[in-house]
Amino acid sequence: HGGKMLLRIEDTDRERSTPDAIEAIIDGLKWLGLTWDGEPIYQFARAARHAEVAHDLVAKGHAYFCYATPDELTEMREKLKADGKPMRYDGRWRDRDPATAPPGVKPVIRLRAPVEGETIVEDQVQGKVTWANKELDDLVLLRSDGTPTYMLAVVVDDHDMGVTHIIRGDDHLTNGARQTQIYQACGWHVPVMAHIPLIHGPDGAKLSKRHGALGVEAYRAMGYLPAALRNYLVRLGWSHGDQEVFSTDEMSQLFDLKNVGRSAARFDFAKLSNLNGLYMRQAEDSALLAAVEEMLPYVEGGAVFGASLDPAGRERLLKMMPGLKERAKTLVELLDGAKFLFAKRPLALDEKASTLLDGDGRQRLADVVQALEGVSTWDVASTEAAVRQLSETSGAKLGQLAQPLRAALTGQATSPGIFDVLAVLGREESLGRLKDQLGQ
RNA sequence: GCGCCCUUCGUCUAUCGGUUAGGACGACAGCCUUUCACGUUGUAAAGACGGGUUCGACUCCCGUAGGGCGCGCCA
Repeated sequence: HGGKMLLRIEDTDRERSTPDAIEAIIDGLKWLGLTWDGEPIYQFARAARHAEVAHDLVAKGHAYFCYATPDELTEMREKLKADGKPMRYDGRWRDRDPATAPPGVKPVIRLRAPVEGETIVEDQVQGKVTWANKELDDLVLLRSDGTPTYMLAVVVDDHDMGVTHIIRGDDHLTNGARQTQIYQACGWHVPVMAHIPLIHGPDGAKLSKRHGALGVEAYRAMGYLPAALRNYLVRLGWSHGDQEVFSTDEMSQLFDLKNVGRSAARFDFAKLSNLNGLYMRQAEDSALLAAVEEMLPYVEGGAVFGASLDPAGRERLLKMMPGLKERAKTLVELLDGAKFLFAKRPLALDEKASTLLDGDGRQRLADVVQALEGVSTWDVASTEAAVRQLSETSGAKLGQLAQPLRAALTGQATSPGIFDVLAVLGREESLGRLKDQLGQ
């Protein structure tokens, strides 16, 4: 809608809202590249204003003091549940004279919600959704300690901040109705609402920590690029014809509520990885290097590289990047594929690499070393020419020469193009690694 | 239990009553090839079920089943 995005930290629950939790949210948004306008607003700082509105509603008869204790309410709910009745506050203080209040109990303030008629949310995604008012009970606006509940604080702040569009998960749809009642009690204009579908875990159940899908920082640690994650996420519940790939500018331009669906989506790591691979292949080598270095501290186990790369390692990684990036779907995979660049001589071979250097392979490697030693200019073209010539003169297929070479050079059976590897490693290191395996 | 919402290939989705139901990921097969990838070509794969309305329904209506969300002095 070309509007502003404001960031508000809803910290009215003083126990749960810790500095760490807030920092995680802000870091996560920044990393993801979802930036907001102006400074974050901390909701609890506005508690006095919220209390003022609550008391004003009491004065106008739209709210009332309720002296029921938490224990009393728990008992009430258990009884309602046991009787198979709807679990709603029964309004026991709605029309009772506060003069009859038990001594020593601090009251909460509850909304005097309408009991007849209906409350309607004209939702931009869900359509017109209607509740019979008798289904909605009198929610708490102000706690007994005088602090506001989320329900009150959100309405007051949205109103005071001039919020025009409320776009949130559809787990808030019922809250949309309850908040509409608060707006009406206050005599305020109700903002446009849009309740978008939720994202479920791969198994179809609600996305939760138990299903391995955590906060944004987890995706960072798994080696996903912010641009890829944004692209993946925007296509969950929203579409633009058959288009799958969107730049950030493009999605800002094209996104619309009209094309948001109403059913929940399952999170599919395979598709995220595919998109991430796409973005990695398109990325500048230097940008990828920067992304890898930025991710290093967040990777599990701190990786084998420590928290940072030394200048020489950084240079090798950068040179190898073209061959590395098209073989990885995440930065973690990329790093894994780059391990051989940082390995110390003599290299340890994995099982497949060992097999490649058995018998014939070992002999061919010796031939290859001899051919390479004759190369004067150590680059991709010259080393490749030397090995290809050897292939022709010896009758060995290129693969029969390249695979032992790869095994000795990288310790693995798979790697980027082997002549690229030779070039990046350089003459001295390459020949050293090869001779290590020949026992020379 | 009560209320609200949802239901097209395994997954994300297109379809504004008339299509051989399209695309993407994944899977499988071929090609390319020094490995693995990348790239490329192709194949399999869907309207939950039952009733209506209509000349005609994936599309509109009702019901059933399944799933989700909500029902806190949490947000």
